[in-house]
Amino acid sequence: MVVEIDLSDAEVDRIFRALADATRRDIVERVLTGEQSVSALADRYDMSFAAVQKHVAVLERAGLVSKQNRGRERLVRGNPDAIRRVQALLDRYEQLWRARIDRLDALLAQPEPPSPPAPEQE
Amino acid sequence: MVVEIDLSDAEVDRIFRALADATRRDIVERVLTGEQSVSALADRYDMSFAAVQKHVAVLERAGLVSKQNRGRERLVRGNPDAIRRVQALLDRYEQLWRARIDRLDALLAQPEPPSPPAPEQE
DNA sequence: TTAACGTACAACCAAATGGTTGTAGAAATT
DNA sequence: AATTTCTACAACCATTTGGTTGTACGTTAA
Repeated sequence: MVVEIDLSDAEVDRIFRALADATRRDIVERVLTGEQSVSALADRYDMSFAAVQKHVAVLERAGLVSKQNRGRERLVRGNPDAIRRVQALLDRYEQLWRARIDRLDALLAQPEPPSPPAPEQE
Repeated sequence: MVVEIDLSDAEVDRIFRALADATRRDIVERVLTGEQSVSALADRYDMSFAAVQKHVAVLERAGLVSKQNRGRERLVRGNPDAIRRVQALLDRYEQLWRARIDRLDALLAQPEPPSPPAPEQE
């Protein structure tokens, strides 16, 4: 599956920063499994409702979750597309790494360095 | 390829936090492509040497890069294994999402809810 | 030997983060 | 109508973050 990556630095900053907190990662897991109200989420953690509310806001600003109004509740649900975009970013790092390995392999396979000094140790 | 994930919350925190900065992500890209000294990296960015040094330290604490001494230089190189571990973490989120979809599909495919709730989904 | 280079680290600072409590309003319940 | 529930948001606080400058020390070059 190909995922378009068109994210600004600031957006990527927000996504990674949002994931850099265990409570927020747990919230993401929960709401990917099924949408939940903010207070239902808050019951799960040993902190104030307002604190959980802030965590949800961080996730929302990062695009990792979205909220939907139902009566007086705000149902929080996960956004799997955002997850896929982060995966695509990390895939890029893997590709860079593999490209490097490929280049080193090519150097080893071709033992004919041009006249200027042969730098065969990296 | 299967990657073992055995990371504490604090470790995952450090990894995501380390990636939540554009300069640090750029450093990771560069050193995955080829190892570089700290001062060679510092030349690339519009900030002090000490600032880049701190960024490298953050990446090192997260296990995303490592340093090797060569004379007076410290060569920074990327750790592709750490990248794979983060990918494995995100794969888990995807799996949760897919499991949810599967459950919803199962509910729709079976329009006969028996009176005492059938616990066939764990 | 002296000078320049690469690094480490401390001290400092402004801004952001992650928590709290308190107040207020809209929706549901009694 | 009165009360409870769910949410929003402001104000505050301690700690962390991301930058700076300055000093010191080992290594390389002149």
